[in-house]
Amino acid sequence: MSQTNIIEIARQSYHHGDLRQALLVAAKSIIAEAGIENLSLRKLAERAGVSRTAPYHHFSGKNDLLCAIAAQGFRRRHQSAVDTFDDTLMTQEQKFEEYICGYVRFAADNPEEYELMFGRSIWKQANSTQELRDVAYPCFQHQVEMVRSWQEAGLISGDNALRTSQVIWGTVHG
Amino acid sequence: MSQTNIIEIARQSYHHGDLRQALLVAAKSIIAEAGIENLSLRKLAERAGVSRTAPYHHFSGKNDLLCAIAAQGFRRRHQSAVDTFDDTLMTQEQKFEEYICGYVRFAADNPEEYELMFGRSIWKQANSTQELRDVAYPCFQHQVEMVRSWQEAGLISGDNALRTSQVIWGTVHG
DNA sequence: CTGCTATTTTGACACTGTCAAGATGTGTTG
DNA sequence: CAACACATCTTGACAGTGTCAAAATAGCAG
Repeated sequence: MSQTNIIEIARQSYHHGDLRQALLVAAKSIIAEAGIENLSLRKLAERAGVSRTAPYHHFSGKNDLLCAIAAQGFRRRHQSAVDTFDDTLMTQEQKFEEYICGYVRFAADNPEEYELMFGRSIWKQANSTQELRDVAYPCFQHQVEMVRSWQEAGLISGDNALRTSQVIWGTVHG
Repeated sequence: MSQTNIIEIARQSYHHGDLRQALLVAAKSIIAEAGIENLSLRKLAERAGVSRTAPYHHFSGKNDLLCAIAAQGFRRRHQSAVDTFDDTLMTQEQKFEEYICGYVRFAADNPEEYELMFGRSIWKQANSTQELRDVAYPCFQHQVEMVRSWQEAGLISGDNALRTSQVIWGTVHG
């Protein structure tokens, strides 16, 4: 049983080891296979090898779980953007291309996770977790910075960096 | 009871009159109030004054219902676009502005219905009904036509109408 | 070892979508 | 007008869902 493997590997310190992480991994796997709307906490718990309500001691609810997954995605995305931005070996143009391509690649490779991050479900109402907002906001903030830098390099036109960022944002998502 | 009113008004020919239409109206009302994810067939049936499974004789399932609502939205949107396009009193520029504004206005006034029409839930997999596709496709087709016409009028740049349509589409949705 | 706390499980509840079978009204045919 | 066929609606049922409360368990501090 592959489930048992996961448990065994992680079972080192506490009851399960790090259930929270295991749940996030399993959840992303389910999402990638079956889509967001086919992710249920019960099937997730089953796959992680724990009982139905175990996840509730690591996430306050389903929404919280989804927010955590999205936050992880934003962190990864942000890290990758920062890396290429700070790369001293690339030209501004290469960075720009890499940034856009990275975005598209991510969306193409993980369509479901992508939809989760930018879909309405997580963001509407009071659904968004504080953590998610704390992670996602700098992500966009950093993009604005990069756009401004590209504008100064004359790579793209426009004088309002924020506005341009929004347009790029919208265009990429469309 | 307002429910009773609806029933009475519609109860003319058959058991309910035109339940299908009543359901669509009630569903849109619920969606506008509480969002798509808070629409349940049961609450919908209750609001329409019928039993839980009555809708199943007019829609094959929840997905079918959502598709029907979206199709209605596309029809309305398409009609409105055709009207302004065929209006002989407007300049091309006015038509363009009216088209874009109409879009934005619609999205701002009915955010939930808008999300339903352009969200993933209806379109992914084999979820989309034949009817929905038959309605939505001409809707986009017509937009391409209009874009081509605007390009010929020199109102917007670009030579590939379809490609430009897609960009506008994406930008508006972003 | 004893007790405390973090973690997990069992049981339960309300809610959902959907199907099968029965009841009821409506139009048509003899 | 009566009887039938059919569309329509209701009742009952089932599997799944998210979530809470209470009980059980495992790990660690004393």
